[in-house]
Amino acid sequence: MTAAHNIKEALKAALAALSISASEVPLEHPAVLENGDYSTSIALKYAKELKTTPRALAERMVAALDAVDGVAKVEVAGAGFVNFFLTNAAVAEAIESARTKEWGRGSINTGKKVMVEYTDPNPFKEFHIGHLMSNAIGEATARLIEYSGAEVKRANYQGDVGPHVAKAIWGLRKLTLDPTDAAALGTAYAAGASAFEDDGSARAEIDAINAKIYDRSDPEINAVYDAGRAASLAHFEDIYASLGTKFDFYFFESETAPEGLQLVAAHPEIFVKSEGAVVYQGEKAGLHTRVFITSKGLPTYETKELGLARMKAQKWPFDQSITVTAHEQSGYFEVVIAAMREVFPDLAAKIKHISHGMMRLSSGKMASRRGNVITGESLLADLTEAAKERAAESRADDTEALARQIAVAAIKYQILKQASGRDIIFERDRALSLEGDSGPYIQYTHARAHQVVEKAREQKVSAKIDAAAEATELSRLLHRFPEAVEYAVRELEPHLLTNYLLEFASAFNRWYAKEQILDGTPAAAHKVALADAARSTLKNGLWLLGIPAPEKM
RNA sequence: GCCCCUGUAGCUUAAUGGAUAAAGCAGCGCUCUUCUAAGGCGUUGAUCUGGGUUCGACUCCUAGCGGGGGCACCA
Repeated sequence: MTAAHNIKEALKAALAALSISASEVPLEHPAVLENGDYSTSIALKYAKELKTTPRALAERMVAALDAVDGVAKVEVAGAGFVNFFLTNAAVAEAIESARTKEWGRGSINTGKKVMVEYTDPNPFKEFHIGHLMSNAIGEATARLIEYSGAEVKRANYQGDVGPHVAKAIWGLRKLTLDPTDAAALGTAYAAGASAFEDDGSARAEIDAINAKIYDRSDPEINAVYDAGRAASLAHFEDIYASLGTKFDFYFFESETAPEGLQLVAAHPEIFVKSEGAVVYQGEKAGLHTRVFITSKGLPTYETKELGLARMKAQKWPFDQSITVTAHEQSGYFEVVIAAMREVFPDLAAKIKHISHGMMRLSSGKMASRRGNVITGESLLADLTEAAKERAAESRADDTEALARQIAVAAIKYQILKQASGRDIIFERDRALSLEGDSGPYIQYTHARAHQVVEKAREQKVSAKIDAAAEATELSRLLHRFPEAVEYAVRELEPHLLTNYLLEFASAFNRWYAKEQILDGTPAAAHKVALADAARSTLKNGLWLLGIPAPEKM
């Protein structure tokens, strides 16, 4: 059993001995290691009730506490905290685990089946930095859940029908652009979108195209559509590959639309006629009304979402289906989930929406029809370019590949280091930074650890853990890794892991600067083991964030 | 107007109701004949405002003020 578990049990017993009935024993990591490896503030909570001071209660608790396996010292500190310090052997055990097991893997989701849907770009439109954000958060979320024992399937839902497609096709025809050229599609969409807003006859033409996309009655439009769709999807596939995402399932709005229409038609008591459209009256759930079928008889995104939910469940029966999108869709999702609760309550209970902030420019919101969109690939290309210079001076065998890995790390880290509820103000210079609190910093730390372990191997210095070796800042932080992973999983907040990883990397670099690992003494064996454990921690941590971990930089 | 998110150092962000609010960038000063200086060390600097709850509030409640998003045929 883990030290944390032992401490909790011992505390519960001590509290019972003092006849305090605490339903929960809070145990936390003190912010500074001087205050121990674990700490509880429970004495502060119950002192008043027992008409004593927190410190006095804490002293009594410590006196009533049995010896805990893995704990070397218990002390009362500050206002009445009880602090626990791990034994050197317990910390050494973590070093051992880090080197031999799937370090950090948990079991809180064992046996669960979870589908995670993310990225969700729209064919015929750009893959912009917002999609990059959804991808980074979704991929990290999927990996975290997977690492906690669940079976995870990655899903991508792409809008291959709808007004945006009609606008792009209208633009392709007007400007006689090549539909097989992915870059031309963005231009075509921008032209169609602005014409739709400014020009009445263009709007009518686009509406007509939209209807034909759904019913596929016009061979010429079908040809343009099929070519453009294929080009778009192939283009996206390259981006997923460079980001390290591999989807298990692809869903398309062209498939979810008929499915959704069927569901809406089958429930006239839930979806009612209003002003020529078919709507769901969200007011009964404290929300707002949303249109499911337009007055032209076409399904909206809402209807498609309904169809999607059923299709997902048919494709792969899951315990939970998580959809990752930007905040702007939160209100929409609440209404759709409220409707689902009426249509299929059992399934609705398994659907979860996670929203994240928006990727914003300092100049305001991005909009593809205004043309101030930063595409995902242009950003990655810029970052790769910026990383090339450093990569060229590195020890990497393939500097081009390294530059790309660094670029992915830089952008993903920037997204994953902050709480997901907040907007990210995108600033080019900061995204291009390869130093300090950045993805490449963690990668560099990992590469250093990897190389020193390699060198030890070459010099035939074998790793050997000295259970009596004094626990250090680095080894004590290392011990926390599995808990940091679990915390991030419970909260479904990758940035909690990012924070930990930064702190850990920083501790490693401090240690590395101060301590010569291969110093020719018998102490080297333990230090090599610690370096190897750090390497494994950084490697697994980066993997969980979806960031590549090159071995040489 | 209503609903959701959000306000921390000059800038970008952390902080599980808990101990001295933590980093990076920018600035200044050190540090490579030692396993990678994309590193390390030092230094200046912050909780939007008013009430409240609590032994204890950046965190919870409340009233303001500022920013973002959403609210019927877009996704």
